[in-house]
Amino acid sequence: MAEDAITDGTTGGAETCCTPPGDVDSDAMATDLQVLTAMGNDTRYELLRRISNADDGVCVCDLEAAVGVSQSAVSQALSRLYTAGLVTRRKEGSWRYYEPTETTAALLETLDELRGAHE
Amino acid sequence: MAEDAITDGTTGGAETCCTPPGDVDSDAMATDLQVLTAMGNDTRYELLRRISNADDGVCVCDLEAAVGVSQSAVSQALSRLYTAGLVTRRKEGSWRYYEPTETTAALLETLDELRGAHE
DNA sequence: GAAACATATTAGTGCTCACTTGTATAAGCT
DNA sequence: AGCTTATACAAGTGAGCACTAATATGTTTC
Repeated sequence: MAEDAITDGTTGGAETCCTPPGDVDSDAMATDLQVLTAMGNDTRYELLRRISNADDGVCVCDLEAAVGVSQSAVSQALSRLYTAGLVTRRKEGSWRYYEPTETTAALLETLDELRGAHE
Repeated sequence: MAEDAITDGTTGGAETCCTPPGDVDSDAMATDLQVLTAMGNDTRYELLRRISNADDGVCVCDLEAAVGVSQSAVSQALSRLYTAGLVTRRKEGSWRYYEPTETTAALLETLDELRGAHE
């Protein structure tokens, strides 16, 4: 069922209003959606911003106080960000430090540019 | 292009495990979240991709068949994308043509680059 | 080993959201 | 005028999600 639009496109006489669009790469879609849905949430977005603003990696204990949800919620949010490839985490003693990945940096920068330079 | 980087009002004598992060610009956060949540959905993402792939603007009638949800759902999705500033729409006769905005183009391009860049 | 701290995991729950169905508006066609 | 097509809007509903609370795991210090 890869090829479509063969059935009645030419002979049926049904005039289409515009060019039918091509398919979407489903692998890319899955990857992008994981990133977008991970970022597209108040708590996780703010965590990402705070992690990105700090130069040296942020631990959960600080983030917890900042975003106003429970420790458990912060942990879950960070876990999700990690799974989506938006943060790295390193363990140091009993603390865990989170740092932004290139994906996070690039997307936040793009968003910043778009906000700053609207036409 | 230095960021605002509001200094937090932490009155600290307490020892923390790392540097406390600064605050997040809530205006920027609201704007970015509207964009991210609008893109972060299967149907809307695919609509955006299809709209972006077409050179000349796409009308709802074609999109409807492509994404596999009802006409009403497509209309609602496009409305949301429009509200979020991700597409423009122009009316031509009884059809409506949607085209990507700069925001959409920039974000999809960033996502493409990120996917292609790492191993 | 026990207690205190730091983070993760599990279970349960209210709320949001994306969909479907039905209806409304508006433009072409006969 | 009616009929058909193209899109939008409104109401209702099921599923997923983000939270809290409780518990578990791991680390440091006594």
